[in-house]
Amino acid sequence: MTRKEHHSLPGLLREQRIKVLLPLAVESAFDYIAEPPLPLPGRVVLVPLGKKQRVGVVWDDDSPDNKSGGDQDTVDASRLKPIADVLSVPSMTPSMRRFVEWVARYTMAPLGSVLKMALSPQLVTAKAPTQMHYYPTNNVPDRMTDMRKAVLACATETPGTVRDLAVRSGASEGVIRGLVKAGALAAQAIETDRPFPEPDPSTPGPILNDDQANAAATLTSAVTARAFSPILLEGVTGSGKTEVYFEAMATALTRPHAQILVLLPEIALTSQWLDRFEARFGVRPVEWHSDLTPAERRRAWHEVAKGRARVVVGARSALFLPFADLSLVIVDEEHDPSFKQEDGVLYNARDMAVVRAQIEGVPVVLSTATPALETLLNAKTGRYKHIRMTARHGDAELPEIKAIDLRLDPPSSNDWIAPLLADTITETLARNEQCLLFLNRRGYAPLTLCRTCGTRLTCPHCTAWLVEHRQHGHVICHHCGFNQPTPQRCPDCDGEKTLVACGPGVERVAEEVSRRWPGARLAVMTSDTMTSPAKAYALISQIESGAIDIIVGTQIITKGYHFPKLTLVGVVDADLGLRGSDLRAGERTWQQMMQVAGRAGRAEHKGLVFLQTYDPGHPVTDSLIRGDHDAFMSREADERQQAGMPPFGRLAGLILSGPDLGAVTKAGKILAANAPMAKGIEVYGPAPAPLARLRDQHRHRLLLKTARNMPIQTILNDWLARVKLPNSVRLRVDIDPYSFM
DNA sequence: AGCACGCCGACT
DNA sequence: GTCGGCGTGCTC
Repeated sequence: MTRKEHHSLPGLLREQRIKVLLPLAVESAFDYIAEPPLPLPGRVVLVPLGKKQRVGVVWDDDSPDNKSGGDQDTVDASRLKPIADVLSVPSMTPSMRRFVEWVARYTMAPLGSVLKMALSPQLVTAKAPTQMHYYPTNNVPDRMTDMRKAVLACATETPGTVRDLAVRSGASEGVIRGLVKAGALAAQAIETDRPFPEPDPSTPGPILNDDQANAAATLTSAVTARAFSPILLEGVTGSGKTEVYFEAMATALTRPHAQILVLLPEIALTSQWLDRFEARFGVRPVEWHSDLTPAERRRAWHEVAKGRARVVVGARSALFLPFADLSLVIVDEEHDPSFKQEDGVLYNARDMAVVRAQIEGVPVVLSTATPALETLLNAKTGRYKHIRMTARHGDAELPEIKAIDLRLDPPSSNDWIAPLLADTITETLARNEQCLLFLNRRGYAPLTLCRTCGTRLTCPHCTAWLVEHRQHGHVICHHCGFNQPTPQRCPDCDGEKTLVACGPGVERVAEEVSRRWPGARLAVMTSDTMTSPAKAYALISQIESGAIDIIVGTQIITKGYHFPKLTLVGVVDADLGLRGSDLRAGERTWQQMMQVAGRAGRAEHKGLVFLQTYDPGHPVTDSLIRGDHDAFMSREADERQQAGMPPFGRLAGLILSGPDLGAVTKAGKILAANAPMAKGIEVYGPAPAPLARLRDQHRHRLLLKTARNMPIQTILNDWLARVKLPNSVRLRVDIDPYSFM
């Protein structure tokens, strides 16, 4: 006997199947039943799932170009549950749904996991703050006065709050409360999301030079055309890229309701950028980042969805905001590796921003002084329009870059600053100008070892050294966060005072600075000293005001800051980023050096940059010194092309991890044994990852490389469908990997 | 993401 | 003999 009839009486209720995608790690939408009028695709609904209710989005039928595997078997009707509610929040737009599908397919993440980035249940369900508005009930109060009449007249015209009605009618608030008590006015809760102030596009911008004016014209005409149009805006530091894209934003804003998304690298969302925006548009933009309070988040999300937030600036995750009328996307510092999300859904926000712009049919501007090789190739092949600005503001010259060969001119023992750099620092300080010492290494020393027994302090959970941070008196694992007070004795041989710090970190360089220039005012800028926007702001203001003479910092200083009095930069270890076998080591180092160099020098005084290196002949260092930037990139491109590496080929990383080394090794062998074999496909590994153990998980890696025109996701799907891995082993797929750790 | 089901250690 | 550890796998 079937129990199907139990559910529906066809013809009477006419329930129908609808698809609902839930923000969970599920591959596809679930089926529910709903009664007419059916909620349309995009509507946000509440549905029962197991014992609880969850929010989800009514999804379109799975597109016909569905994945292979044919798991089209529909869920039996008897298992379907009815939806619980249709929520009154803005629907997810068709382009947003297509975007979610596109990202899921590209990154090979579960569809629901991608939805989760676009629709957090807290955002949807959280209640807007409400205000009580009062309207007339038509109950005539027993006693009527002129004041009461005036209030009722106002309330009839437009209901309002007690205060509001009092102001408009001239009555005291007491009169209004009296009317409420008498039943002549009734209250209604009105959601009061204060709209964000509107940016004013009519304020004229600064006068643009020819380069800038041409660039701005190209951008604004793309905005006016209102069609997909990817544009690389390349301009040396100080060439005024921001002002140029502000012009495009101003044009976009002249159309009512048009919205703009600006993506910045994580830590570049600085007060300096916000100040510039405010100076131009009169108000702050809407910010979207991880340290908004829940109330701020809710307000921003809903205002974006209603189309009332006009300009949103944020890091990666702003890409998934529910814009009602997106009309322009800006990706600033497009080369920045922090656009690549390295946990959860692995995606590159810069690339996905281009995809989103394409789906929305709007222009996207990729702005940078140092374009990524992939972006340059896209420009070269004509996929992206390419604008170049070469002139620096007010005739300021680019700084001169020189190498200090540490083999010929080494610092004295226990120092890290070579004599030439030290002398130049002294001269710079004498001129009352600022110096920056750049070392991309947090803490005091990267390695601590026992000089008696040779033991190194290592993380108990990772294959990594513990880094001493004297600031806190701790040793810290930079990979898992493990930390403990700096040991006073060797943990192995128990020797006292035998532990020695090896190599420099910023703290150690800072120590040297205060020892050698005791009068100089010093600031250390790292993620450890800039733990909040307020602290960052305080440090930056000090530097801007000239209250600091020497800055020692990690890469945090390369992002979006601008210090007018800075004329000397010393890169303590220019070879640091070139060690290891990272695909982009050269490119990244080159970009980083260019960004650091860009901090130095203004109109009054040309900047000077010293690169301390043991290998001045290295192509990266050499091209920096010779100022031959195009040559470096074309050489890099040639090498990548020879090797079939991105952007001339595709890569996917496969990371196996698990607590049992044997199982992880075995999983690697299984994968390798089943690896795809065809022309244009290469598989490397398995091999232990450079970080062979992380948080007690053993990790092995494989790398799949295919020709550029091959569908790497399909190849991976076929491959992974052939294998059954030990179930204690987790496999993560990283399309277009940036990190090879 | 929850939440249940399920198979191995110290307890009333 | 049970209570409970969190590993595996559904949830329409």
